[in-house]
Amino acid sequence: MVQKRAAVLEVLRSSEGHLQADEIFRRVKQYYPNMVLATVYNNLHALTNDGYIRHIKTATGADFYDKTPTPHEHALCVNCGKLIDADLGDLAALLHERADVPVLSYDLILHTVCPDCDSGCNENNI
Amino acid sequence: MVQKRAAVLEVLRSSEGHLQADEIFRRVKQYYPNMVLATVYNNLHALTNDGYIRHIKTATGADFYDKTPTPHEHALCVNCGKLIDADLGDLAALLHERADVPVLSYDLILHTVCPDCDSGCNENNI
DNA sequence: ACTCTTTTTAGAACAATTCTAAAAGGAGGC
DNA sequence: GCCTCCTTTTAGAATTGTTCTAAAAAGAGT
Repeated sequence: MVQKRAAVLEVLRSSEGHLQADEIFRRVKQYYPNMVLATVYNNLHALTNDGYIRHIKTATGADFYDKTPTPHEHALCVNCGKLIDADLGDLAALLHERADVPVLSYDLILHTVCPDCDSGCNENNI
Repeated sequence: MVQKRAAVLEVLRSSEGHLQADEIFRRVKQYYPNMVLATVYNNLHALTNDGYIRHIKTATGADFYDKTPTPHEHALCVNCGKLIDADLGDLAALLHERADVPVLSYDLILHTVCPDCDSGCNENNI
């Protein structure tokens, strides 16, 4: 494992777990100031391919990277834009079972109000 | 309802049901050659707001518009890129029930091989 | 040291969508 | 028939996150 790839992985692992490429870039840049965004993308793709992390595409075009590669669902906070984990049990099995088409995989993003925003919801008039 | 808006809706209604903006543009342009893509987007937004159609965002950035506004799920064919309807029963209820976060709404796209591609799958070495 | 492959860089390119400001169109009142 | 107001349309630029390209740099193995 190459230095900068390791740095990208380390930044992600030491984070809350769901970062966007530009945020990872910002953080890795503190250790490697001459780092470039393309390198972050290169390494994120490589790490995703190798199964170290997971790439979560959202419909808004702002993709997230997840330090936890094992399958689980996600929810996007409509207030703060943060991506959090969501527990839906073994949804994959259920989708396979119920769907009237073969399910190779799926993209699911719930829209929610995260606990942080919910507790402070008066501030933002939700 | 204004002429061009009606034309956009009519093109969508007379289609298989899941078109992308540029395809709608191409089709409407046959009747209104001076039509512009921005107008298609304007009208698609208006029609979506008014509940005539549904806007389906995909993670690939290629959004679809659905002539059927009532809730149902979708599957994207990994071979031909077509979006088809998928029946999963009342998934919304299930997600609300199972999720450990409040579910305001959700984006779900299954990945599948559509019947057309499945029947001709040898041609494309799937 | 030499070669081969991988990684990194810099910056351009991309693609779908959105924005902006101006022009055109249409409806209703007078 | 004209005026005013509001909506729709146009043209084209801007946006945004991501991907591509070609060249430079770095590493590994011999």
